[in-house]
Order: sequence, then C-alpha cells, then structure tokens
Amino acid sequence: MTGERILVVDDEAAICRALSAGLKARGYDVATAATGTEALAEAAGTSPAVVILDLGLPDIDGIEVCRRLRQWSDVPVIVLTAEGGDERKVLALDEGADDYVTKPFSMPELLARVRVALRHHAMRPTGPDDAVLEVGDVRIDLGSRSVEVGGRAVDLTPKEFGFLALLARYPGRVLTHRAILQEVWGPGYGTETHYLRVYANQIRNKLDDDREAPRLVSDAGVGYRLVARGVT
Amino acid sequence: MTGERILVVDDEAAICRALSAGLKARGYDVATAATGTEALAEAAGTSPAVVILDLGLPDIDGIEVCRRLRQWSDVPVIVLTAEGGDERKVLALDEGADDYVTKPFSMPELLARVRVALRHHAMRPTGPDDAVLEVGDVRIDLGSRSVEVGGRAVDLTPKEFGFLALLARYPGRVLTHRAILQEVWGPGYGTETHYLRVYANQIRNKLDDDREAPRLVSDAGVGYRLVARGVT
DNA sequence: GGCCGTCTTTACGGATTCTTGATGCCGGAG
DNA sequence: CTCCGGCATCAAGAATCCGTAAAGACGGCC
Repeated sequence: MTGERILVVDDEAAICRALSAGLKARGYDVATAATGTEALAEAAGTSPAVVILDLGLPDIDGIEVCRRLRQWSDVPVIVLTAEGGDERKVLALDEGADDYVTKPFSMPELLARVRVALRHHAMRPTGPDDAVLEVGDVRIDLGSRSVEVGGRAVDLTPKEFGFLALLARYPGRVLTHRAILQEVWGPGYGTETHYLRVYANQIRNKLDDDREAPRLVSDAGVGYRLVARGVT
Repeated sequence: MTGERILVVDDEAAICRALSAGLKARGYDVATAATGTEALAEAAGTSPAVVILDLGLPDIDGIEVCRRLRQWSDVPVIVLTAEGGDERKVLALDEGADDYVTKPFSMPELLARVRVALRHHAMRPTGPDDAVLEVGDVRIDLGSRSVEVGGRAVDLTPKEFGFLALLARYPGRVLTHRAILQEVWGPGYGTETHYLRVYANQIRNKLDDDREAPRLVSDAGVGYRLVARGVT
C-alpha cells in the first residue's frame, strides 16, 4: 500500500471493519487497535499519519489516550464516539483532539475530515514525528519525557517539561506569552504571564543556564524562545 | 489585553449577536460580516486569526467564499450552517474549510473548536509571522524578532521593532502617522505623533542611519516610510 | 493522618522601556 | 523679517516588565 497510514482505534469489531474497508477503498493503509494500550503501542511503533479514536475503550479512557499521545506526538486525532455530551466533547478537544465526530456518522464526511487532518499534517513544522528534539546541547525525549543537557540528565516537573518542549519544537522562534500559556497550561490561561517568569527561572536553574547568554531567552513584552548556546 | 481577532460571517443578525457575545465573553476580539464580499474585504483588511463562516449568504455562496479565501490566506475556517447535506459538507471541507459544525450548535463546543483552530494556526511554521523581510541592507526576521543591518545585529525594543517591521512590510510606501500608531500602539492611539518622532529617532540611531539620506524617511505632515539605502 | 513534590501566589529589587516635557532647527506663510 | 507648525534631539520621571526567592495551597501516596 502506498497511501498514508491511518490508525483506527475501536473496541467494536464491526465498526473497525467498516472503517477499515472504507479507508482502504480510498487507498489508505489501515492499522487497527482494540484497546488503549494497544493503540499507544501501535502509534509509537508505526507512527500513523492520522488516528481515529473511539472514546469508549475497555482499558484506558479515550481522552487519557489522547492526552498521552500528545505528550510525544502531534499526530492529528479524530475522535469518533457515540457519546454526545458537551463536556466530553470540549474536554477531548482541549486535550489535544483535532476533530470530533459523533456516531452515527457518514463515511463520506469522515473521509473528508481525514483529508483535512492530512492537509494539516502535511504542513507541519518539524518533520514526521520526531520523538527526540535537540537544540544545541539540550536533548529532549518526548517519549520518555526526559531531558539532558550536555549528557547530564535533568529532572523537570510536568509543566517545566511542557514549557521547554514547546519552545524546543520551534527553535529560535519567539513564542508569545499567550501561546505558551494556552498550550502548556490550557485554554483559559493567557494573562498569567507571571507563571512564565517563575518557570523560566526554574528551568534556567535546572539547565544551569548562563545568565548573560541564556539558552532560554526572554523577549521583553513578547515572549520566550530557545536557542543553541552562544547563538543569538 | 486584547485577544485574537475572530471574524464571524452570518447574515442573520441574531446569530451574529449570539456568537459575538459568546466569543467576546471569552476575551476574543470579534468582527462581523453579513455578506460574502464584506467577509472577504474584512478578512483582507484585519487578517483575523479564525473565520467562522455561515454557508447561507445572500450574495456569494459560502463555499465560494472559502475558496477565494484560500487563494491568499491559510486562516482557519470553521463552517457553521443549518444545511445537513453530506455533499455540501464534504465539498466545504475539501475546498479548504477546517471544520464544519451544524446548527443547532452548542456554544461550548464551538468555543472548543475555535481553540483547536487557534492551536493549529499558532503552531504553523510558515505563517505570516515567519517571513523574513529585507529592505536594502536591513534584514528583519519576524520569527525570532531579530534585526540586522549590513550583517550587524541590532537590538530593538518591542515598540521599535513593531514600528520598523510595519514599515518594512510596505517597502517604499508611506504609512500615515495614524496608521502606524494604531497598528503598533493599539487602537485608541492616533494623535500622539510625538511618539513617532522619538521612536523614529531612536531607530535611526540604532540603524546608524545617515541623516542626509536616511533609510527611515519622514514625509512632513503625512507619515514615515522605509527605503533601501541611497534610494529616494 | 502526615509527607512530599508540584503548582500557585505574593513580594521586592533592578533593569528596561515608555512617556512626557523642554529646546533648537528649518521652511513656508503672512 | 518674523511667526508658526512640524520635525529632530535630549533628558528625566513614570510605568512596565523581568528575575528571584520564598511561603502557602493542593493533591497524591504511604
């Protein structure tokens, strides 16, 4: 098969089959998973271009799957579920899902949404799922959520890691206060720029950053960016 | 603090109002348009971060609006409509829409989808925020917010950078005092032309500009413009 | 219940940036 | 020639932003 790889996650075999058939007919390469753990393993192993995810999984909650996926990958996730509750919907979207379709769904529509997801995927910043980011001597492993600088392991808290990993995805580029807050802390944050000062400081301490030429640069009134050591 | 700008396009005033209220309550900056031509003009003029588009417009078909928008902009478009037909849905998504919500819709869900759109837009590599502008020997990197003239790095304050970057976006063209003030200082400013003299002077100093043939030219009584060195 | 790591909040000093006022220059209008 | 408006320049006070430390709040874990 030459098409993009799509991972279908659903515990009902009938739906899995129906989706697979429809997707394969359009030339996609389909993999399936029936449980959350299976889905995460599959995603890590085969790095699909799109994930179609049912929320009603037997082992892990679907939203939790989405959250874990987002920790190391930005593969587009289309949630597909029977539950119609607003809350779940909003939660899923805020936790990293890119789209949300309720059953019963129409196959043409789903296919169109898959195409949208692939379109987004195609114009992504860093190449295909890079689980390890490197900026200068800072090495960030998104899979194991570990960081080392110059070979020395550094232990960061979740928020610190999110902050640093976000900046590392766009090396040298300024990310605004607002963008960082909304991505790391979640929507609804956007004005608490004070958190950023506290965390930037903590990160600089842990990275053993030079105060005169820090790797984590702050642009007054705008935001922060991460640069290789010694570079502007 | 003013949030992201969102353009709402709908010919029913009631819906427009409802959407505006909900969005403004979340801190967004909302513009509205009731027709397709209006929408396209508004989008070109104010470059919103997201467009919410009703398909049932009086003049141009919504999908056509979407298509034309895509010819020069990659702003996320969320289609919002009463029509439930699959074909229209698929067509809209394939013509560049990023999401499709059918009425009646739930406000929390729509807001969540707006957040998804903003997330995508913010993380875009080659957005309008990533260009490198060059005017003569002045090089302006909008991504890292750095400036260099003739290879020498120049460090500007946020307002100085905003001033210079704005002029550089329209090389050789005059921007009026009012236009510059409103763009860099924000709406509500427009008469404080004195700021411009101070900042124009500071910028000229930092660029090491020749007083006889400055790169940053002031047109008496009108405004300022940026030209390549030695050119009128 | 007590312990511990993490997140949130408060406080303050110092540096940068923005604003504002004063002064001098120049060219055009009266 | 003199006055006046717009511009350039300088300088100082005000406001803002950043860095830093440390204490309180919260939640998970034993």
